[in-house]
Amino acid sequence: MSIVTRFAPSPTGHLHIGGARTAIFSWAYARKNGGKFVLRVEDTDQTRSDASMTQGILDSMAWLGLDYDGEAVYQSQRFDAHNAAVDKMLETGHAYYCTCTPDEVEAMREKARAEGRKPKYDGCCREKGLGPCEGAVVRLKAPLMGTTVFEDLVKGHIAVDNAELDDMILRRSDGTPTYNLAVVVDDHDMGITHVIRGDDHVNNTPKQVLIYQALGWDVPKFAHVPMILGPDKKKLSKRHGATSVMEYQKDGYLPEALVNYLVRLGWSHGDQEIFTKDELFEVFDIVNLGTSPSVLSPEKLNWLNQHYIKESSVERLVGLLPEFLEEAGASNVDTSLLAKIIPELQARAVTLKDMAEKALFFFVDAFPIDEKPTNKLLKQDHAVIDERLNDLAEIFGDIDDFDKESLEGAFHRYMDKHSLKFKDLGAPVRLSLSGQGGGIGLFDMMELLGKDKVVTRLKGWKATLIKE
RNA sequence: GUCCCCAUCGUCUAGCCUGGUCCAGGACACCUGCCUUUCACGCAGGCGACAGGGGUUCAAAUCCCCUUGGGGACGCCA
Repeated sequence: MSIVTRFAPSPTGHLHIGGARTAIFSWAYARKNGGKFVLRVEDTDQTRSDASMTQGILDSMAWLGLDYDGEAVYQSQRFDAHNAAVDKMLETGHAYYCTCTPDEVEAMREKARAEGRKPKYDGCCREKGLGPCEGAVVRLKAPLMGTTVFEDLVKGHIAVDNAELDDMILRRSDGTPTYNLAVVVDDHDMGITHVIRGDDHVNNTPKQVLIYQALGWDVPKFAHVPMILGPDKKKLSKRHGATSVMEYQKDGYLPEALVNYLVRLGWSHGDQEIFTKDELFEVFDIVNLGTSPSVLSPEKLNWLNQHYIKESSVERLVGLLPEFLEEAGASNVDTSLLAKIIPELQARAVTLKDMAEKALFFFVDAFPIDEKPTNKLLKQDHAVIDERLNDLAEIFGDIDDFDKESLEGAFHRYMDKHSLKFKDLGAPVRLSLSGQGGGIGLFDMMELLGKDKVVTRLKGWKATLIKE
């Protein structure tokens, strides 16, 4: 049997990392088994969906590299198929018209709740034999007794008493299909064999199984992936910081780092932490999905991101970084200079944004100053610092071959002559040139900065380091 | 409230199905040391968990039950 999986986002918001993760699982599972991975946009809620959101989701998937097979299916264009299924159930007696108003149904739910039962529609119109009329909905005539069961590929055997289930609405009074109906019809028509989705759909599954049965269709296999929780162990939401794929992109994460992080969240393959796309397609399997919810760890994502930054080619980073440098305040970035800086920063930056901030002083003269090391330095006698930095400015100004060997030689001669330790001289030089307490090799930095900037910044150290 | 699900280091997890090789392995974070002109990287160590209680068994992280804790769902949303 050829496997077909799907990702079915509703365009009511950005692509969430939870959604992205189930998409990754579905994608990897299909690829690993030589099957197909298809995309269906669930845009049936006209009031909450719009085209820009759909485009955002498509963009995020493209950025992550989640390629789907064939054309995207839009659920809003499949109303005819949905309605045909409802009509079929009406004909076979598996569905009926109901004229209860929303208020009346709400009252039934209140009553059930008050009696300690699960809130649900009480089946008022079930046996009335009503025909189509203004304001009527179509409900599923669900079995009153028995149990609905399914074998979840992640959770195993799940059974729910039919008494817990509702005669759910299949078609609204305005003639549009409801979610559970549309999902079943679409998954069936699209030939989906494995429905991989979030845990929040476990409770929908028995309802959907009932629809499959009413329609006489084969039920696909289900795999419900545990949720992603915020650090407070609550369902992930905006207040947990970055939750949309787009935000991670803006924050300077590499797509392969996010994919690698997300795929390892709730899934594992022995002790392996790093997975290339090809390795995933080699080893991914649903049986290795975990059963309990997982908490997001920004630190681990950072570690992976740094790993992938180290692995990246300089050319690639040269292409990506200008955007972040400009965001940080630079303009007209010299890419040939950038190409020389990047190798020095790959092991020192966690994100592209971080790298841009660390490189900014090469491109602008008004760069930010690290408070802590600066304050420490300024506790020393300013006159002494001034004398030394001006001496060095003179000495460096006279160097014709402004390369790191010459600079290092001159620096050490001055250091020895005045019996100074490296850090005594290195710290003020570094701070006045870069505003940072650490970073790339001091002499590499000076060579890359060039004589003019080095001399100017050494002489102007007071203006840059002393505030107010 | 009702139903469904879950429970190994702070976090992600291996092990659980097919009990003994586990006084529980790996990774992130944290700490120490080494390397080093700084900061990183890298390397070597360290800290750190089977939620609790009952069973079953010669033997339980692994099987069963209860308790507790956590998550999700109960819409003419998806």
